[in-house]
Amino acid sequence: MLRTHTCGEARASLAGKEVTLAGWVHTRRDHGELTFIDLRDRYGITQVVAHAKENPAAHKALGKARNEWVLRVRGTVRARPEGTKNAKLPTGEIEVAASEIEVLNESKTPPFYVNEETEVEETLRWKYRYVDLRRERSREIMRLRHEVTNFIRNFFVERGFWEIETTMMIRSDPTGARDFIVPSRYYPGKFWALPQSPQQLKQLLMIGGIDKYVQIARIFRDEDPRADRIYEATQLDIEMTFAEPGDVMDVVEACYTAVFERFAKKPLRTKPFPRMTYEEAIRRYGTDRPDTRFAMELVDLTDAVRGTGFGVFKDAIASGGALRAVVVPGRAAASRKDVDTWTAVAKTRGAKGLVSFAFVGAEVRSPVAKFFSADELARLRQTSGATAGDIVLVVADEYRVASRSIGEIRRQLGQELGLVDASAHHMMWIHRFPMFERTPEGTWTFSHNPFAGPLTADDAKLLETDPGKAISSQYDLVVDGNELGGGSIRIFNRAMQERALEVLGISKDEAAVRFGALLDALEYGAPPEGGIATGMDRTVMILAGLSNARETIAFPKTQTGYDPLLDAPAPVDAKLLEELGLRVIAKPEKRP
RNA sequence: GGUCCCGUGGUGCAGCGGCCUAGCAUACGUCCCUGUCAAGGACGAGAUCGCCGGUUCGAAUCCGGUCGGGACCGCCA
Repeated sequence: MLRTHTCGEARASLAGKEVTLAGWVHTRRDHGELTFIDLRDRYGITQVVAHAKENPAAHKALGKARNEWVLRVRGTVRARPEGTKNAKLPTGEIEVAASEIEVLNESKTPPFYVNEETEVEETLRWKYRYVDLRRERSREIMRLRHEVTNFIRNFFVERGFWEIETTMMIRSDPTGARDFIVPSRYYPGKFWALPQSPQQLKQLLMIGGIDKYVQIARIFRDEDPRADRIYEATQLDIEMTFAEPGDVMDVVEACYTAVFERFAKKPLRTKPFPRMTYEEAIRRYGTDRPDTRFAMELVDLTDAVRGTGFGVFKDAIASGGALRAVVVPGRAAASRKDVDTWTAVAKTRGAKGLVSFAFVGAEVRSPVAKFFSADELARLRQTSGATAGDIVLVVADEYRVASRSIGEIRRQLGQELGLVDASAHHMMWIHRFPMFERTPEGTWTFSHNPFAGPLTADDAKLLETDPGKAISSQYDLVVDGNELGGGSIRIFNRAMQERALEVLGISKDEAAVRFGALLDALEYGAPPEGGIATGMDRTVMILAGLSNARETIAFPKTQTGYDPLLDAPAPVDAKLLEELGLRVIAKPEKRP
């Protein structure tokens, strides 16, 4: 090695020893005849000093050096003179008196500060990510991610899970997200797809008798990225043979409890994780990933105003819908604009509108107050639990639409009004999901994935008779209102799998083409098995208290998938296209 | 596909019809300086305000378009 020690390990105990350090110039303080530099590497910062009279050559070299130059420094560790120690640095007791400076490399002036925590525009950071990674904040996120990943991998390996890498080039399937595809040279016009998850492969591993599998797997989804969603994500993927839902939940809960207790900045307030049914989550919070760090639970006003003459409510109730509401404390004075904003939020979740009732003293203020009797208004107030100064927001619609709309308003207001207890993490399980949900078009879609099995034998029977009532074995892991992941016990019987796909509108013949390998495998002694996948990017993001998953990966892309560092995507050589049997018909986007 | 926000020396911000010959901090360059640690001091260089067009006597500032970035909706089994 070009060094004997790192820049983070020199201590008073090394005083008098000669050391050689290598690193980057973090800052330089030039006093004329006396020059200091802070030399930085991954491990820390060490002050290097040179005096013109004691060591003219080293002093001259330090005077010439600039930020981010790469230096190799030979010198003697010595205690700093009394009164000049720096309590802010772990190495602040000592300094290295340089005897020899070797410039390993110079650096242009960096495009942004390495030694300051200023916000810098992301595109610039990603373009110069190799400079950005030298910044303490970025480095510590990388360290956290490394440690969390390593911890989780060891956790499962120690419990008998085998880490197995699955292929990254699989068969494309129109179910789910848009695939990233890879053209094939031997089969022109045919493509592999990058996996959206190793779901079918891990099931095949279980059928193969692997018993317990774990993989920190890359997954790819070509859908518009968001703050917490990236193109190429990493998931913790596990699968266990002969497992029941509780077995998977127990081992994952043990893992995540340990991870949060070891790596989170805030205490985990929920131990053991509460297990809440999907039905209860929707009823109390209007979402299947509730943020339980604050109350303000939803209320149901359907019965309170049953029989009302007010058209909107009357029609909703008559068609089997519900009145779902939330009491916003102390916001009776909310402006028309506030209500409009809340209405817009409700509409993003499918509501057709929103009705408000503000309670000012004994008075009720509402744009629709005239449609209600005093009795009805009193019942509405009593049922909601609103007190003077509160405003009640109501959505009347099909039960789930109304619940989700109000739930989203609750979520946003919880943050805006500072109701959220941000001093702790709340982790929980949501389970007993319905196997299928109605699409707006009236057909069925699956709530987890098409391979999730029914929870009980009775639910299996419902698959044949009344699929909408069948409860799935699915369980979702939720933290602070974020979905971290989900899993299920899988269907392990061909006929049942075919039936489940049929409910989704996929015929036997079509299923045989799209899921042939899995369906065939189910006929060769497939065992009951199940597992889970959780998002590693989101896990690290939450542990680090970040609002953006791009920060957690080494080389991020922009919202349009552009990679400013590698300038990708990029055109490919015409010869390669020819070999692959491809012709480009779209004009490539021009980039500056 | 849609909605909203942003784009001003290297970086981060201010300026939002004339007072801008574009301000501040920091970085950068030269010089001074023996104990600093965000060192200090002096001097200096550096931007036609993302781009195109329009309104106006006059545009960084107003309007339209466009490009780029971000947040969100759709989408994400």
